[in-house]
Amino acid sequence: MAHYLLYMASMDALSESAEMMIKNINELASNGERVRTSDLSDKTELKPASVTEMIQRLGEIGLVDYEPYHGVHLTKQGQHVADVIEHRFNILQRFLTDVLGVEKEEAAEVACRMEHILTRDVESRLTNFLGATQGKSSDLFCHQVNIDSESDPDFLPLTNFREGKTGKVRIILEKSELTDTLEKAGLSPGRTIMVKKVNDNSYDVETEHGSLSLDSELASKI
Amino acid sequence: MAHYLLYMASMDALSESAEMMIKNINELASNGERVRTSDLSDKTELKPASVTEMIQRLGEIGLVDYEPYHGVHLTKQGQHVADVIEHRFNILQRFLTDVLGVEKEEAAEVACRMEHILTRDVESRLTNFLGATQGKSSDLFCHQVNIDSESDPDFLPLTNFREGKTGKVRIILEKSELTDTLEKAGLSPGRTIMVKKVNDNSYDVETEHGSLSLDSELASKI
DNA sequence: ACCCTAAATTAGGTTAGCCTAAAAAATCAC
DNA sequence: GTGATTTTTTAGGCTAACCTAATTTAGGGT
Repeated sequence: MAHYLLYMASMDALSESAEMMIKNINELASNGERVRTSDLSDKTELKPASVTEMIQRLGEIGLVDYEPYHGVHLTKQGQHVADVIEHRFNILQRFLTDVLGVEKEEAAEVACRMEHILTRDVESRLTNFLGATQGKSSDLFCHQVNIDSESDPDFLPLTNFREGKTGKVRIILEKSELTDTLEKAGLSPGRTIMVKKVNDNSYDVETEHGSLSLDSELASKI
Repeated sequence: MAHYLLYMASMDALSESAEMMIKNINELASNGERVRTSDLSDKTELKPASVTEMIQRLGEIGLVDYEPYHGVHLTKQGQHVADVIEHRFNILQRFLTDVLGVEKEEAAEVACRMEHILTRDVESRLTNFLGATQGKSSDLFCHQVNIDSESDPDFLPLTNFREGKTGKVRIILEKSELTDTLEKAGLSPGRTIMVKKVNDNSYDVETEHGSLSLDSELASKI
């Protein structure tokens, strides 16, 4: 019966708090020594009493070896959890920074929350995706302009603009050689432009520097 | 003072539970009528008493218009929250299914948890990414190996291994010329290797045939 | 109009995860 | 080795988010 309960306990999905504690124990245990309550308290920004409470619970379900007044270290089981979480964090952060171009700090925060949600399947697919994406592309998306919180209005491709309409360039989805050309003509993120004339297949656009004409394929990416 | 408290309350980040309730209210309110407690109870799989408790709280912070015994509907504020969540869910699910190839049901579950975590910035970048990805790629990733649910043990990049640790090579994510080189050194799928030394940016690895040193970028693919 | 049923709310209980303050144990200084 | 200091734990409290059981309300049938 005791065995059964133990088994059940280890089956339970861990809470985000519990997983975070394990992650932090792992990070502080780099030297192989037992991790002290106060260090965990500092790192997690929890009060020492809360740390004690959590590591006791983790001890009961066999994820850490806890000895009162003498810190903890991860058991084999706990180490496995830590490894999984670390891997999930790494791929999430890598996806966010390398593919989406998110700032490292924000990426870390978001990844740190999402790491507890990823399923095994999604994890492995994402890992694979990152492997496949390596090197190529992934800077296509880095012209990304930071959206200024709340109130972000319409955000449309140039092809949706009518004659006489003006707007700010938010993002250009095109390879770098072209982007350079466009940039010289005053067409880059943050610039204000005005659509002068719309023909069937060309858009005449007035920029801060002058005017130019784009074909519709290109225009749809702006 | 009352105004101040109201402001504070609406500033608070909503809990996952609260956001889920708003989402469900929105989904049940398609016809424009007020949503009844029992319908929410069915949909959320919470007991009616718990639903009442939550919608009262949402009423207090102005996200729903709640009249005891007569259901709720979203306020303008609440509708905005619902819209944001719905959008986040949609892009997450789309990313998971279309880009990663996750099964629709699992994608929905994961997206439903992650929607509460996404920041505005990540949301907009992901939206953009999905827009940019339209049509092309998406078969790049179909070499995908299907992980056989639960019971598959550790499966981690080499970068997650500590000194002295050993493991079996599962998959190498690198172009073929390099893979050949690695293969000659005893590094190929199925082989057992041991990590000898970890420096800042290099991993010394002992294989069945000898030893070699990898840079961290490469190591992360193993 | 009145009762009866179904729906909703209130009352009161539980647990996880935090907290503060008090007590206990370990460690350090000499 | 002993007392002072620091660290850790225990004790006791709080809130969000759930629950069950009891009560209240709304609305339909006659």
